[in-house]
Amino acid sequence: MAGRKVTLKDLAIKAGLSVNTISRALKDKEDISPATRKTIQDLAKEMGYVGNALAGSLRSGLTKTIAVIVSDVANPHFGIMVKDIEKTARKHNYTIFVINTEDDYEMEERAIYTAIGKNVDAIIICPSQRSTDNIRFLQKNGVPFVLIGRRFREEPDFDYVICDDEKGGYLATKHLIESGRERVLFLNGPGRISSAQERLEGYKRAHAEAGLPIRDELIVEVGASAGDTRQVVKRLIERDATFTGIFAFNDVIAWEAAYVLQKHGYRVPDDFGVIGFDNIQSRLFIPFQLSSVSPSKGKMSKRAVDIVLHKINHPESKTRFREVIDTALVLRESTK
Amino acid sequence: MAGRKVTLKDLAIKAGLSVNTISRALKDKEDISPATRKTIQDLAKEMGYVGNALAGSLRSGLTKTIAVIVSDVANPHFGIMVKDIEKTARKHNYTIFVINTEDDYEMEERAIYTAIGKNVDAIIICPSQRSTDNIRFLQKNGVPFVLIGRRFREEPDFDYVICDDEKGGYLATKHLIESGRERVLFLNGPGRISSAQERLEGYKRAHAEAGLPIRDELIVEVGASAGDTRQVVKRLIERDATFTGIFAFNDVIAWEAAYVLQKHGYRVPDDFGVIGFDNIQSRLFIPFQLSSVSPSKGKMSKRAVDIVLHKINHPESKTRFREVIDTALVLRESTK
DNA sequence: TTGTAAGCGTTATCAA
DNA sequence: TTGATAACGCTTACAA
Repeated sequence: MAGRKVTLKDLAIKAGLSVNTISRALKDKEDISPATRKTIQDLAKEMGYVGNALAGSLRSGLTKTIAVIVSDVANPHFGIMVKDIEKTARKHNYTIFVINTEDDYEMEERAIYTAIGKNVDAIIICPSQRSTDNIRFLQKNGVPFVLIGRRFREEPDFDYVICDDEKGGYLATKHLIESGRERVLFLNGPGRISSAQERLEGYKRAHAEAGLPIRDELIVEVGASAGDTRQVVKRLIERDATFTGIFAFNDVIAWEAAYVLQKHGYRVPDDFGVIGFDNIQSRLFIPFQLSSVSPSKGKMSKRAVDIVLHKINHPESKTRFREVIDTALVLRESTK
Repeated sequence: MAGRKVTLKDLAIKAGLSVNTISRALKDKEDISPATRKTIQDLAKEMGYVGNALAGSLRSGLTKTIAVIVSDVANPHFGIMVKDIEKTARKHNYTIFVINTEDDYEMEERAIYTAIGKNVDAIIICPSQRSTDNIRFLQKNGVPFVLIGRRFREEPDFDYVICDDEKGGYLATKHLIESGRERVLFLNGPGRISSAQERLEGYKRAHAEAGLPIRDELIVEVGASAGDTRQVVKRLIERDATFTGIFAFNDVIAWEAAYVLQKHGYRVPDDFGVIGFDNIQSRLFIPFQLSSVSPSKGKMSKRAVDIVLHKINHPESKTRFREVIDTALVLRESTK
């Protein structure tokens, strides 16, 4: 029933031909007689032969594999991106490894190590940004890579695809202010992350433009892990919230904030206007109409794959990829 | 800057030793002088050596890799399971490939082919169930595998881990009926899928128990793809809905149904009680309190990994794994 | 303690 | 048109 994997050698013995002949017949090479070819291909199908890509990879040095290293595929934002990446990669006959880091530095290190060890042809990574060492190590190893969603501004050599975080932060904050919510709570992500920094810059620009002061107590960092936001928001609203607008680093945080507000009897948008980031709702129809900044996840994912493919196929190319994809604000009920 | 990958040979030349000595020194084998070992390990670190797992795999026949084949990682249900699987696998030093099939049969075939070609040690698959051929092919190839979330009841040889779908369907329907919603619309998944069949059985049992007739027009299949549900629900409510309860095959469909209801000015739970399946809310705090059947995603994922690991480590074992994990109904606002 | 040789399954090269 | 041989990077068995 369950058998060993069939190899070229097995076919060769069965067919009374050399391993080499079998190989070329299956690869549809020119110099093989049509009859032999047919015999061999039929035999291969009959015996359920599936080539051992590993062995081929060992020779060619290419595995047709891309590693995707993200903090958490369970976050729909990453789930969607991973799906898009996989889809694009598959079109080019690439398979993807998915490794979660939970934004932990050591796990990121191991992820990179594993990916290199498995000889992936390239790596698409959303870096934890606790330091540049991991990425530098990647670079030293000569594995083509591109950062997605985050960048190191002081490292011009690390290629990236991000969205316009500053603009996103600006648009969201501006809208909240203009809709009469002058005090905007910013539930931001960890400060070491470039997208958090840049969204904050946008938040500040919107305040400056409106002639409003920045209130430090309204800028709060929440951990990326689910559950953390609940504590923070609960604490804030329990001691008389002075804010009426909330801008969250991402949709998951925004949902969680709205969840707590609901639990406490507040209504969105009547009591609090809420805007998220990632626009997950573009792909998942959730019955909570959350306004959100759309980062063009699809475009980012596709570009990331295109970039690493370019690097794989043009190892000598010195082209630098620093791409900032436009963002837009999508308004829904949560800020009506 | 960017260099070629460092091999054992490179280290050997640099150190003036044989490849073999380098290999054993790095593996901390006994028969090597402490001094040599230290020199070599330092050198390896300095040169950024990362072993080529591929080459080793070719010899050992093991890749420390598991393929996870699901319909769609962008569905948080699968996103969460993939995350859990990855986490458990990582603990045992396994890396996972993720391949999406979009429940398409040909894509599933290619996914399996790819996985086998890449010599994965095992496969965890949520089968599209359009036929058994793909899985049979898997079996013929001798790759350890386990089905997750779906099963072939007529194929006792295909091991699986599923949740108690019948019970889930029963509990959900029963609750809707008992809370005064005697006409329950069942937005079911494709009928070829075992979980859809079994949830339907539960739906019927609840009706039988309550002495209510089954109305065929209240059992509707919706495609798994996002957007499909919208059309269906829209059509149904536009021509005077006779139902007041909705039980959906999964949370994504339930959300989408609630989304449409909201758009049409209906309220949940006042006008319609809604129950989903998957209990995504246990991991993602969404400000729409959806009642849902909890399938213990975490347990299922963990068991799936344990099972394939068992199969990898005990190739001769004849143990059959047919696991049905208990389900529970989690009540929230959507059925208050 | 270290080195040599063979082999994992495939493909590229060259010879027959 | 086909076959023999070497090579990819590593590990295992055995010899030095």
